[in-house]
Amino acid sequence: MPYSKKTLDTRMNLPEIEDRCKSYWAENNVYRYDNTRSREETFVIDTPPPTVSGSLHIGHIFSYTQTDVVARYQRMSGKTVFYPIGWDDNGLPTERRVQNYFNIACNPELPYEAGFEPRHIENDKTPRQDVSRKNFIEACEKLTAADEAVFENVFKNIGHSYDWNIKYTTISPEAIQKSQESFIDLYEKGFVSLVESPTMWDVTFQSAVAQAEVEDRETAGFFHDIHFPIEGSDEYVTIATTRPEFLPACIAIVAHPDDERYQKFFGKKVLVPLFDTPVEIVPSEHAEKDKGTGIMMVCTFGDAADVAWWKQSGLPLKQIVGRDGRLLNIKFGEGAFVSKNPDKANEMYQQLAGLSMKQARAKIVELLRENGFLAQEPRPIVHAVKFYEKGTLPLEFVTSRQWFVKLQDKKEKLIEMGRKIKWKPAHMQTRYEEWVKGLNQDWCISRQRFFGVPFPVWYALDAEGEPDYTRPIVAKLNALPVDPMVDVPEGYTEAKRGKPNGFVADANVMDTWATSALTPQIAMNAGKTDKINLPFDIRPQAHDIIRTWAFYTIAKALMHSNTIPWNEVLVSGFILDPDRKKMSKSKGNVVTPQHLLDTYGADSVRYWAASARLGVDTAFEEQIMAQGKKLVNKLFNASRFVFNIVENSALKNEKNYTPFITKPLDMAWLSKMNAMIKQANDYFATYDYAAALEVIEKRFWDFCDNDLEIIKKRAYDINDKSAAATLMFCIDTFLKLFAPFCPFITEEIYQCRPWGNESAESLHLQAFPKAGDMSADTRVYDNVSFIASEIRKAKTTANITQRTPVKQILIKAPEKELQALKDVADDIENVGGIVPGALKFEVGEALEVTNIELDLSALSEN
RNA sequence: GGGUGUGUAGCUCAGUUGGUUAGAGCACUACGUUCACAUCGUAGGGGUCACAGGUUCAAGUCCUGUCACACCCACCA
Repeated sequence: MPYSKKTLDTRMNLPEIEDRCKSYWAENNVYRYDNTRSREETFVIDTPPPTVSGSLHIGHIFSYTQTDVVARYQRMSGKTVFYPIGWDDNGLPTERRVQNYFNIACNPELPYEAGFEPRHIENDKTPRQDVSRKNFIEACEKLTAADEAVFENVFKNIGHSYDWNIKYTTISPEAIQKSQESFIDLYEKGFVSLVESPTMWDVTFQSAVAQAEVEDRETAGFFHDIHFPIEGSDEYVTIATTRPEFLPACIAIVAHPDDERYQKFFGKKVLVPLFDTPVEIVPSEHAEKDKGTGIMMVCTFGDAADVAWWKQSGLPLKQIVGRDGRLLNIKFGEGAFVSKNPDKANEMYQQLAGLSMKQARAKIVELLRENGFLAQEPRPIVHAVKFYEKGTLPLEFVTSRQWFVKLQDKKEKLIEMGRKIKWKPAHMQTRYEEWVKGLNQDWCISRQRFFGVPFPVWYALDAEGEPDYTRPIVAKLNALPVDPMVDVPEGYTEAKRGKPNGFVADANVMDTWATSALTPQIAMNAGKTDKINLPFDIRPQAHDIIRTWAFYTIAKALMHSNTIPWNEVLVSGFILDPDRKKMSKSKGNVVTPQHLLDTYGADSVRYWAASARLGVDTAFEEQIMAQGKKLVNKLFNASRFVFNIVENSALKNEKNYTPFITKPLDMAWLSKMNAMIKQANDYFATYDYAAALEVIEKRFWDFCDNDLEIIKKRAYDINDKSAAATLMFCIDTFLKLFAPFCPFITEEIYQCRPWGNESAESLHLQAFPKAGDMSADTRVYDNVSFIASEIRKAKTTANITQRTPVKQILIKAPEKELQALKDVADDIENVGGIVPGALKFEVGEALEVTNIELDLSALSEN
């Protein structure tokens, strides 16, 4: 399909141009990856799949466009580009959006309701409607499909050159399969295991909660100062705590090793008030001398620090909080709940069992007061407490069975892999390395959620109907993808589901990163290629997810195939608010990407994105898009001007114009271009597209402001083939140089050029200009530019129009440069408006323009 | 508290390995512009390169310290 336009309009109509380009590129598959070419001839990108949970942010446009510029450069430099696009649509963000959008909530207990149509509900004052798991998943699929169509449209409007045939979503059957394969591989290698472990738990929603959904809230509470008697002595220590209801779960008392007040107690035991549990006083850096009373209790689990401490202590777990947020009915004298006086302890605890945490706290304070353990009445404080962002009650730590990937034993390897990868900017590698060094937890990949990749796992039930968690039944590779809630493990029938001696599904889904960490593998699968393997060439991403996306992808590549996932990571910066804070959602929504595209045009928005360097956070500056629009306009007008000249030139039908560039000034001009082309390529080689744009743009404005003025009159002479050929070369070259940045306007102009325009090929498949071996002396060019600027300056200083003729002028120059200037006297006369015979030359020490006399009478005649 | 950056003109940012008089765009001022382009052109004003020391013939650039800001992490008895 040829381009639908052959000549430029007199006025530029950007929306029309963009529409023409979009359909032309799509019809001709311009950006299609060619899977017949070798890996060496392919540039492979691991595109970040944006989270589909609402609208695209201008930050997306910013960083994704930077990658597109790189991709377009590589394509024009002769490579086929493997440039996939994906949507990250599984996981919590999607569930949350669906809950709010349709005002529904998933209740796995409910049966499926066929024909249920979720509807968008504007205000969510009404209570949420509970729907079955399957209905909920269908609602997720419905909304993500709609959101993805919107995203796709914006990305096409901005001219990103993805191969839309290589499109994937992280909830697709193919992605689920890859993700489950990954799980099974890690399971078979012994890297993943089922561990009973405390996790943050929302008692209202009855679900584990991910770190990302947690927020701190300043909450009013009380400090309780409690006497803990030392076993076998009259002494006691006073402990300040905000959570006295955790006394029954106390496992240790800690103080700082250097704290002289408590050193004498280390190794001794206290008896926990009310429950008479002997608990050791141990030194620990975890305690701080000047906080509270300097000595604290560790319980399972009052907060995250308790969890960390418990894990390294090896002490038994005392779980007292149930999943409903009420105190469990435990018995002292049994298991971990040791007591010197079990009967008394049980009498006390009986008054607490079944109460909510808040009720239990009030009750235990009462008991402590009655029994004389309160050192003083509770003191009110305000402190930060962790909440689930949608929850109303504080998060509790509840132990549950979760799948963990062992990473802590692979730190060295992970660091080594990080060093094999080139990070741009380089300091991002330090960030990665510091993160790996500080790693103190394994990776919990299971979530008690619904819209995600299910674990391909079932558990056998014993005669009592209790699951055997020690020997999970893992799906066979050839059966993937599986949904264990629907599919049946080998050797069982559906009738045995949930029955004694039958089986039960693992109801968890995977953390979304467990799937995103496989984007290279998922993309390769979507691209149906056997030419590509890890490592890819580049991974573009932002710096906030080095510790997640980059890290997990490196970890998975290491565990699966002992390789790095990509050779280089290109880290983009953030768009900041004018107050230099990370741009907030409210701001981002006011300035939507589509609004900017409509206001400035895609090329101008791209210009803005490409002006920023990698890894540098930039304040949002709309002015730069206006600047981009000027450039686009200038490209259009300068091209139109040159096309007019060429139309009237004897060169019009010459396909190869370069041999006609013969005049010294034109040769020098070309040499200037050549130097710039070399610079631009050098910058691109290190992904410094912004610096490349800068040198190209600078030369282009010089071309318009000076060069065109110098050559103007001469170019109107149809016999001056050198002038016309030079202009053809320059326009042709600039279009290709600007093509990665401004693909729309350059394509339109290129397709409408009056020479060599028979083929229907896109500009974006032409060769990016490479520096030739041209090395003409550019001094004559510089000298003429200088003379032109001196004459302009003289006229400006005299406050008269640039059209004023010069009736006398003397140019002095060193002897060896003088002849070259005499050779181009016509050009000098043309650009300066010098009347015939007025231009004089003289040998001088340096180039100098003197004795300028302007013909003011010419002006007054008007 | 740990880590990583940033601090250059009114604003947004360049400034490569130290090397003339520190740059660009926008904004501002003046002048100009029928002949590709007012989405234009020419010229101009504007900087103690956060601060303090140091190395050097020479520091925006290298070293040390201080301050301010941002991001990530940890802490919050």
